[in-house]
Amino acid sequence: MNSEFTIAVHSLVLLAHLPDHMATSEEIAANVSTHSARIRKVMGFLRKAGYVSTKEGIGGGFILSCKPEEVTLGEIYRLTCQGTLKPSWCSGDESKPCMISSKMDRLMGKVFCDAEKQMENYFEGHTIGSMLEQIRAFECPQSNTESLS
Amino acid sequence: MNSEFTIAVHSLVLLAHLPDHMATSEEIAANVSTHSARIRKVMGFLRKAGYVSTKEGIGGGFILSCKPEEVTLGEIYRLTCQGTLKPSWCSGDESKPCMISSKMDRLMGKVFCDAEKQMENYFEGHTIGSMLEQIRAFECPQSNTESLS
DNA sequence: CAATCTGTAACGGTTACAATGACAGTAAGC
DNA sequence: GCTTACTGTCATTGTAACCGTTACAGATTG
Repeated sequence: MNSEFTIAVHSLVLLAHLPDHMATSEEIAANVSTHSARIRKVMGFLRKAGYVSTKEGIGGGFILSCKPEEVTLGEIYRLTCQGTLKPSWCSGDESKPCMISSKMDRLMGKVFCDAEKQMENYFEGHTIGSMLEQIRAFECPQSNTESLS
Repeated sequence: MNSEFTIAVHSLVLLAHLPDHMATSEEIAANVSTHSARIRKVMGFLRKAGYVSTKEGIGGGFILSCKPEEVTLGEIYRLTCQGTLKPSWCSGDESKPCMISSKMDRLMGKVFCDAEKQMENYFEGHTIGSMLEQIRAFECPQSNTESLS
């Protein structure tokens, strides 16, 4: 799996942690530990799906436009990674006369698709809000500092 | 996910379809559509785990040494891919004072681990035997030919 | 000892992914 | 209206994972 799912979740949790704060792509990138252009790309998906609002120009950035406890990780997974569980590499050869070789790829496609649905089902049980709660529940000696850096 | 899981499943289903037949890595590779050296590598894992027996030298090859209906895809997944669901890329930075940044990677690690377990749980519901049955159940006009090529 | 097979390591090409740079477009403040 | 500070997006480069392939030692048969 590529890491856009992780970046999207991290960014949303961060924004949920900073309500009413316009965070720039630079701020988010520093927090996530990646480049701001990557953040802007992922945030583009989240904007089109209505999870964040963006504002260009001075004082602009990103802000949450949804309720954290209503956004599940399943939605974010589908937005960023759906269909990527199955390897692109294909087993067998449909043109072969052998029953196994000619049908294995179709069968594995079904298996991977169903497995992915199971995983999505697990992700449905978690929300951006519950993720933030879990982070806050970790034992955190220095958690009172609200620095972004 | 890399494709060793797929190769292992395909090879085992093929061997289950050809009971009492010593299949060489060349034969299996032709059926799977890959190189024989890759087959030998994957079969090495399956041999060490006791799913197949191998024989070197003339007349050698691979043969199933388990009951197809007792081998689940979950076992094969753990053997070939366990732990690969989580991207190697890491979000955040443990050394940062920010609660979100410093704890996100640990949290995502747990999320991916649990998601993988869900997927494994799905794979547990399928066996090499049931996979073979599904292939045989496909509508197959030319399925009587038992050619390997 | 010759032929055929596994077991395993190494190398090279290709593809996917991440980091980065660049720049047009947009909005705010002066 | 000009400057500044942002987003949105594309192109390029570096890098790691993956797959195909070659090579060869070891084992077994005849």
